[in-house]
Amino acid sequence: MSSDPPGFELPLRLFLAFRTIVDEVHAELAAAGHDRLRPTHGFVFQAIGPHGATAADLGRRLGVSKQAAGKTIDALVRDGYLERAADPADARRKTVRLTPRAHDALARSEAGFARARDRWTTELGTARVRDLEDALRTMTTEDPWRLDLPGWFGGP
Amino acid sequence: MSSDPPGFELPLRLFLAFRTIVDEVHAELAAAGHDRLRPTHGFVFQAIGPHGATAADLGRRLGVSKQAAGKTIDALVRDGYLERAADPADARRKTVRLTPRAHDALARSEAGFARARDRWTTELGTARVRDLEDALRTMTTEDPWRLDLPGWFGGP
DNA sequence: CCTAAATAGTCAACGAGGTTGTCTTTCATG
DNA sequence: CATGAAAGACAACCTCGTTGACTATTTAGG
Repeated sequence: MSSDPPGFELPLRLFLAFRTIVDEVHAELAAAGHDRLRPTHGFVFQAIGPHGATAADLGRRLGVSKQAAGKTIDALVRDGYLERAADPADARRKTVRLTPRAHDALARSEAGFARARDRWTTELGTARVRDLEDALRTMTTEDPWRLDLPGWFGGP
Repeated sequence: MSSDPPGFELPLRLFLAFRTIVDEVHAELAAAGHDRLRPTHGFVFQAIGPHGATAADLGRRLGVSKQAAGKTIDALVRDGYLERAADPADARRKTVRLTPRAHDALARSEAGFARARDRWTTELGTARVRDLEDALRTMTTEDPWRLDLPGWFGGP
């Protein structure tokens, strides 16, 4: 059909929408004192989870090398979002856990994302947003917790 | 409503869908010999356009410094996608133009994106895909040609 | 029981892709 | 014609990834 948009409009709009939401949330986070937090850090926090993780775990979950995961952890420890603790059962491991500051950032993120979604339902209506989410779920079969955002744009 | 998904599912799915499409297209490109092409390079080609551009133009369109644009151009000239030519009307300018190799990559990209969209219409139906695109257009008011992808994840 | 292999973490060197600052050349303008 | 703006290039630096090498520790097998 000649009235169909060029094929790249769909991915472009998907990314634009994603970026718009994430930018809004991070502007709110920055205003609340979390100005060193980057979009990827939210994924790091999710990958660490409530029970903590080791650097090697984190690397596997994020799809990066353990060295890269270690560097990211170093930076987030410096900024007060993570703390390392020795594992009493295995002297090689150092478990990383979220600090209260990280939990604060997570709570603010979740609230910000919810507000963004509310704006979508105000603009588009509840049914359309639900249908849009259903459509996206259908087309993204992969495990949403494969959190390998970092470095994705750069390539191999 | 308690049955609403967590707010971050929407942006996550948007990104996952975007990435899935782009990964497919770039896998096809790599198989066709364009294995050094990155997702950002498609935006560079679009920003250069059919009439060519200078490094400073490109930097402005992409939202990066002219030095960064110059480095990107250097790399794409090395890989055979761009060529520089002196501007006869202005000895300062060097106009960059797409080579046939770049046009080949663009044609394959467009075909790949069209195939991806076709898969969406097969899976979801024409009406739902159109409605999804309409919804995304409504929620992304910004100019789609503000192509400042590169470096977005890294932050300032 | 003890050796061999796997795993965790760290250090170092490097590359890609951004940044800012500085400089020269060239054009445009008062 | 002098002066300022713009284009391109060079250098130093930052961030965030990579691979390779190395140590310490745990686990598995003969």
